[in-house]
Amino acid sequence: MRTQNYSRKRQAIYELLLSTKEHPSAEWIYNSLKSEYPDLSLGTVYRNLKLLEENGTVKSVAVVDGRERYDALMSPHSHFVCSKCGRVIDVFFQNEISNIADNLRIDGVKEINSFSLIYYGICDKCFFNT
Amino acid sequence: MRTQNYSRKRQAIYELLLSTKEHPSAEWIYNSLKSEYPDLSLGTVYRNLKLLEENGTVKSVAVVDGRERYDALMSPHSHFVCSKCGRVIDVFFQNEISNIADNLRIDGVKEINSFSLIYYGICDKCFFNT
DNA sequence: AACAAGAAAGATAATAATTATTGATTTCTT
DNA sequence: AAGAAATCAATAATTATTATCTTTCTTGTT
Repeated sequence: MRTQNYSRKRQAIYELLLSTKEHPSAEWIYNSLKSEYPDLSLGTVYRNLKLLEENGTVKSVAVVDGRERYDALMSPHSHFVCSKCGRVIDVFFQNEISNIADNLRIDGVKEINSFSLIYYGICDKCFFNT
Repeated sequence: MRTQNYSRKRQAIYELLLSTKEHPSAEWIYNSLKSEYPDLSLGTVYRNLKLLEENGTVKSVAVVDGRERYDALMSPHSHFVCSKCGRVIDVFFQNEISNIADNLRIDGVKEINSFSLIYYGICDKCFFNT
């Protein structure tokens, strides 16, 4: 039985994810932690994000411009993605959809375990910065 | 002023997409058409999928295992993705969610133009093939 | 039917995000 | 403190997708 050892870098990655609403990409995390952990490598960020995701500690909530975006907020919620700047914003309105999903019967589908709802549009900042 | 010329390959790609419920990837399309069009190249498939998507003729409906999956069925609907085999299945139940999206106000969001709802779970085939 | 201009094609090289590998270092267990 | 196990950084490898470049089609016009 393999346990997971403690890792200072992993904790830093997780705490950064917890503390921000940026829904950052691996590279954003890497750049943000680089000053405090100069010997951090991008591979470590990728590896630990994957680990944390498998753990169920964090979630990949969207792929924006080909980059996976992560969130440590695990309470069920959706996301808005700005089509211009790629910003990801939390949307705390999902109960209705959860109810729908729970009662949904789809031909060819045995069970629904989760769903991902992403709204697309224009955020305030992009709208006023034309 | 640039017009779009007729292209036999592009038509074949589009018709294949129209005729199938596979929600295929670029490579699937490439392999499917290879026998009828031996000189087809993968780049052409990618190029035309992008063109058709910009046209509004087809849509990318999901990314499964890192591969973009396309659909020529443009009526508003959602999709189910099997977490085991990656199969993509149409879900024709979206009116309620559309209504919700239309009346949603999100802090920091100016306008919502579209949304993508993807259900995840296990399909019939994978469930019975354990 | 031939022609010319622009679009599309195939082939190949190039990108870019992510994953795997490896040898050195850190953390855990005892 | 010592051996075992996990992590780390650096680097190489993968993989999906995009760009480039030359040739081949399409199409409107003589």
